[in-house]
Amino acid sequence: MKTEQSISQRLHGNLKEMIAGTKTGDRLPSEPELARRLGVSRATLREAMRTFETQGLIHRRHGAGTFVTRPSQVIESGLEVLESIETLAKRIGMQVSMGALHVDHRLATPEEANALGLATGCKVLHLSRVILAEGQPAAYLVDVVPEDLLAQSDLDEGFTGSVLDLLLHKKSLALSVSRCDITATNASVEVARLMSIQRGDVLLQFVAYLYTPEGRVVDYSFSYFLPGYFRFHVVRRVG
Amino acid sequence: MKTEQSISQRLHGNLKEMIAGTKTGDRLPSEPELARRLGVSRATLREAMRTFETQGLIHRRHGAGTFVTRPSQVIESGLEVLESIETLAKRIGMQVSMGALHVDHRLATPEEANALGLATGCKVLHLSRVILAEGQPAAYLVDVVPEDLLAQSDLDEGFTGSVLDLLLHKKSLALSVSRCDITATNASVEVARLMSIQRGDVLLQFVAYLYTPEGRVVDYSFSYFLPGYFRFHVVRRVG
DNA sequence: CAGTGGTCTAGACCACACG
DNA sequence: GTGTGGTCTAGACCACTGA
Repeated sequence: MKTEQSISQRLHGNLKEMIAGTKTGDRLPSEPELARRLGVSRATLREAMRTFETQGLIHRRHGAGTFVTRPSQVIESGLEVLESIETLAKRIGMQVSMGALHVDHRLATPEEANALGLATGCKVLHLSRVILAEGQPAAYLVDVVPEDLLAQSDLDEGFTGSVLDLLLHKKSLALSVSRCDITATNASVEVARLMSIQRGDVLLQFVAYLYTPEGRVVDYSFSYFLPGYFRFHVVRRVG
Repeated sequence: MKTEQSISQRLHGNLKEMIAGTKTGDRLPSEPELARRLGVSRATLREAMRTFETQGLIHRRHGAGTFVTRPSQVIESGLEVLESIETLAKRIGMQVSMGALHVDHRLATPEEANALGLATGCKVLHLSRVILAEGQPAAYLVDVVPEDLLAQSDLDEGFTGSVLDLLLHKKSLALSVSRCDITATNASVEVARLMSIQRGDVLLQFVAYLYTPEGRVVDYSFSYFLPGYFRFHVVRRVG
């Protein structure tokens, strides 16, 4: 046997077993206790736990503990068609809810103004909210919309979490396509806090521009997805 | 002023300035020196450096130092059409080369056999290689192909890094589409070493199945992209 | 060989949750 | 208050590079 492994690799395996052997929803031992039991320092333990958090297998709650979560279903979607997460979830019969909605009227930043084709200083509506899948934070969505397109009254009439669905219901507005840039990123301090994950955790990120048939951008959005809860795919034709 | 910031946030800013003020290709001070100068511990410094490595702004070389790299051009591509990175790079006039090619004949794992629609125990060809953009590792690609489709002679006749281009040149083989799953992941120990990035660094990951018109899978591939070097996008029509 | 980044440790202190 | 996870430190040791 030449199974030399680094401490972190062995630890990864040990943790995987331990998580597998814990019932969904149960709490793991505390970090100092777990570190002692597995014979590693707390720093090393926490580093190893990151990947499991990314996969949605554990969920840490500051002050409360680390819990085993095990997403029972992934949200799967093709990227050819733009659909709201709510519509998508409903279609596949998955439980999704909205948490921590923040609505804000403010002046567009130069970047936002540029993206939306507005003059600097125009007012925009900022909408940010966390999407909970089976009660766990799974995505964080931010939409920036020109203020003249979406009034407060539109939101009061029942906002369920999807700006897209709201815009689709406005009969006066036609939508055509969305251009979506896809990348991977580390969770910033802010996003990490809102999704209650660790700063630096890996997230799939979409930056999207929603167009009218005339070519006007009516929604500029950032979406952050915890990889374990989603599976996005695209069919590519051979060039 | 109520600009309270955590140490890590302040550090992030300091580092950003320092990198911006360093010429491309130059070496940064050593980690102990940098940590002392910025008034933080080495662990905190290294954590803060991760994001810059992800963005392709710095490049660490074990035993040699940390260098400022600054990718002069990103590789941008739509996902509707499948193109090899080499073809893509050539089209936009970017310098791309191949490093660390590994070719291996082996028995298909159960997972690979399943993906390729083979019986367990069939032989497959494993091809893995690193893609260098401007001399820096930017992507790591792994292709698994049934052995009857790609002989050693095909490779000897000049393999430039793209399995897709190789398959396209086989007149006996027709290709139709590729199904591509997109996710974000942490660099494993192996991938991190090959791309000379840190274990745990964030990568964009594609898992793809290449089909013939008859529906046979002829290539099962994993691709890992360092976010700073690539920009992938897709146009989504409104449902 | 000296100097660099890669890994790991032990421990401190803080912020938050829950009874 | 007690116990949890979140952050940060100082330092050790190893593996690698390059003169």
